[in-house]
Amino acid sequence: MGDAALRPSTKSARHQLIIDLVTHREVRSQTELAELLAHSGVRVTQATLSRDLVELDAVKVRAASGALVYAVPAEGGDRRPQPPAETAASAHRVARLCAELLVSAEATGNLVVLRTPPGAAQFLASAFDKAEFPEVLGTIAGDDTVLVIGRDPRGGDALARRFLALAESHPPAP
Amino acid sequence: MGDAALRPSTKSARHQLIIDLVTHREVRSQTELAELLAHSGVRVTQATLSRDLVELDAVKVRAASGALVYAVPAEGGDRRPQPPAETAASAHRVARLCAELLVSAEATGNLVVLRTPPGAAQFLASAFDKAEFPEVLGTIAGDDTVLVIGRDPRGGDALARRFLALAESHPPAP
DNA sequence: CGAAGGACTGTATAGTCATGCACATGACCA
DNA sequence: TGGTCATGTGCATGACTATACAGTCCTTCG
Repeated sequence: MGDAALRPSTKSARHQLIIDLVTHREVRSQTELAELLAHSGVRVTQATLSRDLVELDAVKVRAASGALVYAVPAEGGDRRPQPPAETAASAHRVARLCAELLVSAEATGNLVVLRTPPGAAQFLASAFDKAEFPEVLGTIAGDDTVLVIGRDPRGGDALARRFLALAESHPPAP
Repeated sequence: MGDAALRPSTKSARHQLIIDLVTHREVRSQTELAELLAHSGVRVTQATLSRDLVELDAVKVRAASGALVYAVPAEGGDRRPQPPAETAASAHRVARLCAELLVSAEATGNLVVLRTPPGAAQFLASAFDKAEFPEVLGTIAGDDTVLVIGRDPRGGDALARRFLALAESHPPAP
């Protein structure tokens, strides 16, 4: 199919062709783009394409394959949020859960604020409750934050350090 | 200055830190990212970051300078990836949301309890998180209640007043 | 136990991209 | 005419990214 339209050898014609190419195919590199252009009778080097893509405000987005491919600001990649849902684990493995879900720990007074990946706070807090630490009065969880209320008015700092130690005592695993 | 929270050396924690960094700064390369992480006490190689960024679905978008910088797609929502955002915008957003959703604010010690219409607490808390008030350690939301934990052990009252002022600074949204 | 399997990471390297430099062309002007 | 810019390009190379491979450290299972 000889579908190659006649094109002037101008920069803007080349730009338009680049836009066509990246919106219809998954172009992963400038070298690949140069080959596609050559196939349309436009011969330029990778260096020129590097400059062209800057002028076109081109970006690299994730294709379905996971590879970074070029796109121009009319196009977009596919969105795909991935909540870190977890399978069940036995209650006595809080340490392993910490390793997986504990992002940071900070304390004030008798309180410890734990950060987790989005959506994981309830899960982590539930594990804490089941573990029944004697020095913990209770926990409250939001979306990515767990509040641990300590029994000792000044024990927050120690608790925070202990939780971090728990996380580090085990490597993260499913 | 020294606002770095204690972090375990886990992959999840590193991922969260990466997200923080790329959303606040213009990170142009994985090497640069490695240096920023090292500054936070996290030491990994470029190769590991390459893998991390794939898992995070990170993309490279044009910053104002024209350079390609890293960005991660917003969690849950399907917004298009954006260059590092300005927090002024999110502060404005918080004010507008407060006007719409904040029913009452009460404080004890460093804690502030906000009441919202049923079901709105998570939403409001999420906005607070994005606004990143430096004097706020974190937020926890239930169904119609948001708990804001302040950094200053006695700053709860001031925070509560500030939130109420925010709500009144904006008329109820259209 | 010990073997098998999986998750995670560093090393080394191949693949990819950005850019300093040089050169060519054309517009403009004294 | 000749000089000076501005623009556009290729070449060469340094900077950056992805990946094959191997090693470590767990967990699981016979």
